[in-house]
Amino acid sequence: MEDVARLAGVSLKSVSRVVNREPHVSDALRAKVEAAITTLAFVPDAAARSLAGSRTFIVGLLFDNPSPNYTIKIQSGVYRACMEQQYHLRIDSIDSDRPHAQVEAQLDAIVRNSRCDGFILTPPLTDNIQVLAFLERRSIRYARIAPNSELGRSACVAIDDSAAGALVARRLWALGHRRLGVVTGPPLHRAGERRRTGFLNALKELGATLPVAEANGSFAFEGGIAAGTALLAHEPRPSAIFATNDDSAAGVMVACARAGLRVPHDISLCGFDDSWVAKSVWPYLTTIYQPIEEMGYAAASLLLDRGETGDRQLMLDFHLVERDSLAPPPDHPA
Amino acid sequence: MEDVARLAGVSLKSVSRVVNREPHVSDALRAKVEAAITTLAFVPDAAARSLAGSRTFIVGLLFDNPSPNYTIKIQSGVYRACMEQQYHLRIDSIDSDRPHAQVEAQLDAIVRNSRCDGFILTPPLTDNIQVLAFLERRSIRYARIAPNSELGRSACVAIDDSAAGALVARRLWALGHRRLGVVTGPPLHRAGERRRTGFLNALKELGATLPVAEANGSFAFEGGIAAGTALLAHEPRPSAIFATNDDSAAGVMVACARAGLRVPHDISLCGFDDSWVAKSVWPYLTTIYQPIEEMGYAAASLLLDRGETGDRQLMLDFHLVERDSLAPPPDHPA
DNA sequence: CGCAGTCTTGACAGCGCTGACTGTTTGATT
DNA sequence: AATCAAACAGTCAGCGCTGTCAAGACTGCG
Repeated sequence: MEDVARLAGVSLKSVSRVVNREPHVSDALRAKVEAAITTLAFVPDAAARSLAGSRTFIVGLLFDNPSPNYTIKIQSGVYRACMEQQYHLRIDSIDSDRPHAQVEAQLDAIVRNSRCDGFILTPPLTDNIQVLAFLERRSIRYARIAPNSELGRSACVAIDDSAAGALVARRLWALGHRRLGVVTGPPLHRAGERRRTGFLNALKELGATLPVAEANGSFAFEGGIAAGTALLAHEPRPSAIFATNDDSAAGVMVACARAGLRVPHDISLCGFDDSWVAKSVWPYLTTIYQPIEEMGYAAASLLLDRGETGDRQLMLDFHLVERDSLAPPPDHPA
Repeated sequence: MEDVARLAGVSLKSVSRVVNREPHVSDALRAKVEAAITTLAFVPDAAARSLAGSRTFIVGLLFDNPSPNYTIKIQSGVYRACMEQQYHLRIDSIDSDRPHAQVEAQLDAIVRNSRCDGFILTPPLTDNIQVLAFLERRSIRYARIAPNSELGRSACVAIDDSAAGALVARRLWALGHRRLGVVTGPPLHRAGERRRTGFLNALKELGATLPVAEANGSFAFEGGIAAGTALLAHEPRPSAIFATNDDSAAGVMVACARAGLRVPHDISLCGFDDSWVAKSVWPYLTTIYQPIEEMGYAAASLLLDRGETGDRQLMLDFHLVERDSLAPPPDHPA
């Protein structure tokens, strides 16, 4: 930095101001400094910056998610935002199934260790009240991805899971399906819960009379197999199943294959996420696309936005990706 | 740290020595300091440590991998090792398909920015000579995962891909398969190349006469569909296909389904990696298990091992995971 | 024209540690 | 008992920045 200051003929502090985009810097000075920075290919030292200043230039991504596909997409979005803002990314995984004291201890260790400027929470951490309270007690900024409740409590990014569930319901209904099944996610995963209730409520509005069969798939492939098997044994057997994430939908597909049922001829299946799995099964899975990578990006941007125009909420778009796993029910051809 | 020193009644430097496990510290002093550290829940400040010292306590994970499953497993292994050694993990992705000048520019930015103590390279970066040369020029430590050549050049972790390929060949041969096909990976992915040659050579030794059909699957699901389709059109049609990674094997499975061929009744299929996909297809994929998470862990451990007993090579075990995608050929029942 | 207020720049201490060095004790050896 | 090396403990500068404060250069206004 000294070299830059010398070359530009200004003080160290002025270089610092330019680097940090502080106000009250004349255009002439800024230009000089920026030129010097470019010719010397100067990169500020992160360690010194965080030691001297109040920021650490690190954002932490906290996750506790069973799905690697989801995780990696979020991660890449967050990473992209961090790079743009010259921040670094630290990743930690939390096992929030344990008693809260343990979770808090782990959180405490992470916070003390990494001194992140802020954290990004992914589901199901997003709705863990105790985690939120912990962070707030320490007045640590955080942004949440896909929260279910208290949207105003922090910056957060989400899609309208309930509306998406309803969309699936309407589509299935329009195809003629009347006997429906749902594969739910982990009980603590509130976004999954919203998908389910959105689906159920829409069905009710549509005038559905038969009760909807439900089984827990834990958002995992193996769980999906079990849930699918259970649903197929249900009387009357559903003619269409909505799995609230793709991983479990893939499991349901296996259950169907085992039961000798062809998708979509004998049974229709709709997933959620449009993750990589949706196109690694045959037939390709019709599913709800949610912009996961974008959500990561948006969450990090919100977190890092120094503008601080109050904590903001972002609703991102979703849509139904029609592929090959939906058809009219066999007993009710279109 | 000052508080710790005061409480223990020693100098700052002594605390530093204990924290860094430096030699020449008496047991009594160490005990006192450790007690003080515990009661005060002292955590050294990473920024100050790296500013003052020569280490940054950060290891960088560089990847350029099409497979999220692979990536996330490596990452979690590396992460585990880092935690154990009180290191932090930084992740960067590199697009090594671009001209080398660009790759080098990106690398340079990463190196300058993060000042990592060392890097872990995953395939195909592992065998990118120019990347290795770059790192060496800067005398930056690195460890490689699954390198194909110059094993002695750095610390590295691998499995014997060639032997694994041979294992698949022998298994398929033993089942009675004589018309074989291979789905290859990206040409630059040398580990994939070894799997292929190991497979081919073993077949030759076994006395195979028919040429083996080959098609490139780019280690991706879509690529696997294309490669599978090509292979199935081949005359004579293979009775067994070896896909050199699971993602492309899943693609081949789709190609089979489209062609109306049942796995394993009509055609056998073997994957490689035992990734998450292997159990998200139906039937479950028989595949080679490679300890990916372990490889990440081992690579990081090697990198961080201050013991410096010379650069070391680690060969990890692999084995065939028999699931449901292998059977004797239809025209040659067991 | 003078004065308060604002914008722009610089001087300097110090963030929390470690590396290099100095001093002091211990134990082994002659 | 004298000598010396090895083991142990401490002092202090300074890593590369940023926050604080203050000074100088303007501006507008009565």
